[in-house]
Amino acid sequence: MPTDPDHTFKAGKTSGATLDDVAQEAGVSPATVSRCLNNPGIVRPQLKAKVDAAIEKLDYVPHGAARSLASRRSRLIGAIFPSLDSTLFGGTLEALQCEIASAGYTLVVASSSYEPQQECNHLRNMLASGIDALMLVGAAREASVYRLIGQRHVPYVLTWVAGPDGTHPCIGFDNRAAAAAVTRHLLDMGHRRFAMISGGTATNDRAAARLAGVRAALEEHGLTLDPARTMERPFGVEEGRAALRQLMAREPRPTAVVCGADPFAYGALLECQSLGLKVPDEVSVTGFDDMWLSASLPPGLTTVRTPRKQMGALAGRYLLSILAGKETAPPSPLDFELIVRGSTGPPSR
Amino acid sequence: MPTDPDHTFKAGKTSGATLDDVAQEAGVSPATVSRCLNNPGIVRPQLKAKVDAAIEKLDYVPHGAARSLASRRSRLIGAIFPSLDSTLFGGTLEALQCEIASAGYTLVVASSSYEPQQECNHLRNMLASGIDALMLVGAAREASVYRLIGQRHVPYVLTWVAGPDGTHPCIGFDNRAAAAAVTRHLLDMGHRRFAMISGGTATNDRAAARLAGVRAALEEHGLTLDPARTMERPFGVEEGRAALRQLMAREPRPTAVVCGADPFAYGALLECQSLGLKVPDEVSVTGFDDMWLSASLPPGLTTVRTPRKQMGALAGRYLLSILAGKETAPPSPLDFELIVRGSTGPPSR
DNA sequence: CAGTCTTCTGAAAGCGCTTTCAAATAGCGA
DNA sequence: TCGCTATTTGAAAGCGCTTTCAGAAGACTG
Repeated sequence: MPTDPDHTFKAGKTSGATLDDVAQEAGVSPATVSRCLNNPGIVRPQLKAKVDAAIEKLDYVPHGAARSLASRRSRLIGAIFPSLDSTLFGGTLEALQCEIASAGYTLVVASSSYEPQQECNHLRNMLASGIDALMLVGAAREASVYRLIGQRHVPYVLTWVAGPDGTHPCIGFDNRAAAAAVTRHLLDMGHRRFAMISGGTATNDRAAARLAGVRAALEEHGLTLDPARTMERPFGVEEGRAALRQLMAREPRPTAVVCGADPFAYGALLECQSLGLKVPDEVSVTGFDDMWLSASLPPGLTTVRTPRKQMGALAGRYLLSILAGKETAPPSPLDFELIVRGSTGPPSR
Repeated sequence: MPTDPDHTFKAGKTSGATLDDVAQEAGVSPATVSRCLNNPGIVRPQLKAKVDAAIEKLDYVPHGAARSLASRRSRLIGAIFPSLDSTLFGGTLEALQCEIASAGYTLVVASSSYEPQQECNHLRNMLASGIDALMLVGAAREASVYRLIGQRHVPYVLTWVAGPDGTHPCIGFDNRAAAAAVTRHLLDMGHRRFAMISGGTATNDRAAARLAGVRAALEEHGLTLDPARTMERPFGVEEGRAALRQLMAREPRPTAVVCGADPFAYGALLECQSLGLKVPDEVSVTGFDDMWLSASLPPGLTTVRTPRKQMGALAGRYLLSILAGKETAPPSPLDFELIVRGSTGPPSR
């Protein structure tokens, strides 16, 4: 009931008081009002009080665009995720937003749908919007994209990966090492016949690194991953289900199925249940990311816990620190954690 | 390798070419360049070609803040969700972003963590950033918030609810009716002893409406929801598990457990499995939202499919249409769909 | 070919704020 | 009390773009 009865939009209608109005109301110069807003410390308390009163009275809200134009800082930070429709990046997104909001920054977000071209388009849009800093997921992208960023002098950070070299500032963990760790866990239990359900490696360097990690760990034992037992699929429970069914249809069956993401593993677990395969007795299954059902889905999914929220928070803090002009050390890789649950055990034969 | 070798940030460094530079390069006036950008139709093709070439050559990117200031439109659309760390709103968010991006708008996003105060703060920030339009979730909030929006003449739309009256433009479905529909499905099968696991109703009008819907359907049969069998919990699988255990600990056991959200139902289903309770023979379970595991988790969850992506897309389209100055009819409620799966059946006793 | 009507283009005035620079005030010792 | 420095304040010049308004260039017509 407190709103405009009709929802028609009157474009161009003047919006609120300006800084000049506030200055007049308070009987000071616009410059002083500006200082009250941006650097309250340097204005005499008595004056500041008058200005505050005027702001309050006129219900003044600063005009962002005008501020940006004059100060050359937009207070906008951009983030491009491969997908927004997943809990995976949700945690990172939420933590990032929370972190930067506390410093007065606003988050601009977009989803690339795992398509490099879309990422590039969104990036251009964001640069045009004048973002002060940028968060991206993964490291693999065309050189031209990095060139674009570098050209505009926009500080940026890559997440979900650990910098392979020092080329880019990264806030993430070593996907390859993490995948190797789960694999070794299985190897240590005696598994020798492996299969993998992996995300698409073409435009997803995290998925590629995980696949590489599995291969590397196997090689340490002189084993290789049979290409026929390496299924590359779009992320999803049903995809995991179907992949597991295929894997199990072929003799000799693998005793361990390593999944590049938890949803695959959920599907695998559920399909095992359907097929009457005992986990972990007949087959061990591992996931990746420790998403919200991993602890609950029987028999409990052995997986890698990845620092989703932490990456968002730290990425935010890192960018803010650079924007504040502080000397900021390039961040070092974060830890992952192997979570062993009921879905893995020694092979029976 | 094509990037600045050191990641130090040089603030104040001049960024790229300006519109004036482009004008000079193309040998036309700045006004013409501006027109090429904003209204290419009205400039002679021959000139436009020259301008395009100049833009290309100088790698010109328009300065968003300057545009906003001069045109009084920021090309920014804001969205505040109760949470970003969930697939629930992820779909809506992604669809919204996709929709508005295609019209050249950029999405600004924030999470209120289900706290009204946070929502209000983020709203103020966004208004200061100059957003042209706004998307919110749910209708229940302080009158002052709506007043704030109305004052700035920012077009807005509420999602995940259907306007109870015509007070606000809403793009959503009738939560109450949807909950009533699942409940009637159970009633029709002969269930008479009900329990409910509900989200917090204090700051979540969707949860409140769902609870009300269940109550209303029961009342049609002269039944009431026992307060001792109405558990209000924060969303989550483990919460659902615990709630179900409590519900089943008390005789007489309910034959139907209605969950206000799918994660609760997942937990309930898993706990039934743990307890050795046969679903649906000993207890029927229903969810809400048809999230990604509902079809896969045995025995398949009977739930309500809610138009998550559609809401985002339509909300975007609605706002864009208003921003384009078109006469836009206030949207009408969307459909939900009852999805019957294996988790519901007639009560055994 | 002149006259009239369109269609395009350019000059210039801001949009609302920040920030330099110089002027004013306050603070302080002598 | 006066002079000098340290601190605040105000005037004014933009930030880079859009947009009005008027003028130039074409397109037609008679």
